[in-house]
Amino acid sequence: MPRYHEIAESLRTSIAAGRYPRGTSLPSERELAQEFDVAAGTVRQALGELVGDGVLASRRGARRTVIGLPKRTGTFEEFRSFAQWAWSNGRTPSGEVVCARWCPSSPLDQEKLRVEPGSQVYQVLRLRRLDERPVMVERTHYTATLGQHVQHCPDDCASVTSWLAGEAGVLFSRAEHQFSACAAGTEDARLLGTRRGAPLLTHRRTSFDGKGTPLEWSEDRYIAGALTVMVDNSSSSNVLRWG
Amino acid sequence: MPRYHEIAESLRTSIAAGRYPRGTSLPSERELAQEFDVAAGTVRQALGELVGDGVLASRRGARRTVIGLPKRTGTFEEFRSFAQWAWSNGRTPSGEVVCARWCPSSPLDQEKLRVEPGSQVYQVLRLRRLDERPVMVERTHYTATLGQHVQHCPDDCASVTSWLAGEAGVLFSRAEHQFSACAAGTEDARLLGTRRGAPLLTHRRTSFDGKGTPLEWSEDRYIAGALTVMVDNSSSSNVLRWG
DNA sequence: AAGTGGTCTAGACCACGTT
DNA sequence: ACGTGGTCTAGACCACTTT
Repeated sequence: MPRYHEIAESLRTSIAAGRYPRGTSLPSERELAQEFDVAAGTVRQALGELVGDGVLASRRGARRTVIGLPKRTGTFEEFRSFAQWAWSNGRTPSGEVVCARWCPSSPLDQEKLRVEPGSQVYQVLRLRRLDERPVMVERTHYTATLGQHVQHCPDDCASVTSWLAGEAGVLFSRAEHQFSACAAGTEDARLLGTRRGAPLLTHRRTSFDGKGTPLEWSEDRYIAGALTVMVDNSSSSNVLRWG
Repeated sequence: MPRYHEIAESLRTSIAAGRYPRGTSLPSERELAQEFDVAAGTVRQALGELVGDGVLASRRGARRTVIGLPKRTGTFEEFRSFAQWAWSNGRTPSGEVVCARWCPSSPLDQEKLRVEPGSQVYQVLRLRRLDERPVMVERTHYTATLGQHVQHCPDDCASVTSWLAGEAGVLFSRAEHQFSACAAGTEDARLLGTRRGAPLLTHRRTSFDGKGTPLEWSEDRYIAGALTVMVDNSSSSNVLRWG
């Protein structure tokens, strides 16, 4: 564990303990460097981490200001995978495949997955539950390569992500997300147990591997209130959480 | 403009021009330092900026990989202010105050704005339009100090943010956002011209000054499709845009 | 005027990937 | 074995805030 991270953690603890209350100033870089017995650059890197997490604000010429108690920031996988999000919130995810099939790629598939016209994609419609209650309908389109693996995934698999990692060594490293609202269609309403036209939060998602190649894209529709997307935003940081 | 930012911009341009195609590797830090005639640390800072913006991926031991074409990432103010978002998207924002009044602070106000029980807050209900079309209902609660200024703001003011900056020198520096979905209430439906129960995207927002003091909080309700929140997320970066 | 963070330099050693 | 990025050091000068 790098020294600068230890220092950042130590400062987080001090802030949580009330040594540096919200709104007050931290000691200067030079003072902290003495206190921790490291070079100024190392303290600087620690402070950079805290600024990036939205814990501190930084203005040239003035000491750094304490913004607030450190909040738990979600990991990349918690933000991408329904099951990992649920587990990390102390809920029990489950799911079932409603429908799965191979189709010729649509123009939208070709754009999102960067595949050739005429290639096949594997479409899966899943109903997702939290503690047995239906909360989300997921329509995912996989590239042919990934579909080969996914089609052998058990229908009641709670986490396709974990299954893919274990079975095929597939690791996601980046994702693009879009959030909007829509009205429940007939199929959505039937699966989720809402009336047709009920408000849903839509989550469109494209996931990529380490080299930036798209592996899947999906449209998820959540019952209103089941998912809240949270962003802490300043000119120097964007912290994401969801609950 | 710092040198490291110039270097980052230059690399962005090179990537856009196809000199470093998506999926390929960038030259090493040392090579780039020679090319730009700066110290390695300066190149490092430039590359850090690009990694933070999701343009590059970085793994120890391997050269940095080009993830994708540089995307325009929204500024903090574009993300916080309806008018600035609209303008930066080439749209014309307008707005009108439907109702404004002083009220005793509710428990929710006291929590969000960190004010004492018994203090007053200034509530404003606005209808917001894009190119004359109603798209959003905004219910904002201002602290007493800020309310003193806002109550003199013209009713048809397009950007309260700009007005506050010019008139009272108020600058926002951080904001917390929450997104979810809800059904249009009677008042929402009347103002937005939708049916009651129509799906809306809700945006709850609390804005802070440079010292972390809350200045206002708001609940904005958008017609479905009028606003899309976009997040590009990996373990090393969270890029936000909205359209 | 003094202090602070922002930028930049010029080195060093190490863990890890690539070959 | 070698090259690469990650970490760390020890300085320097400047723009800006605070007093």
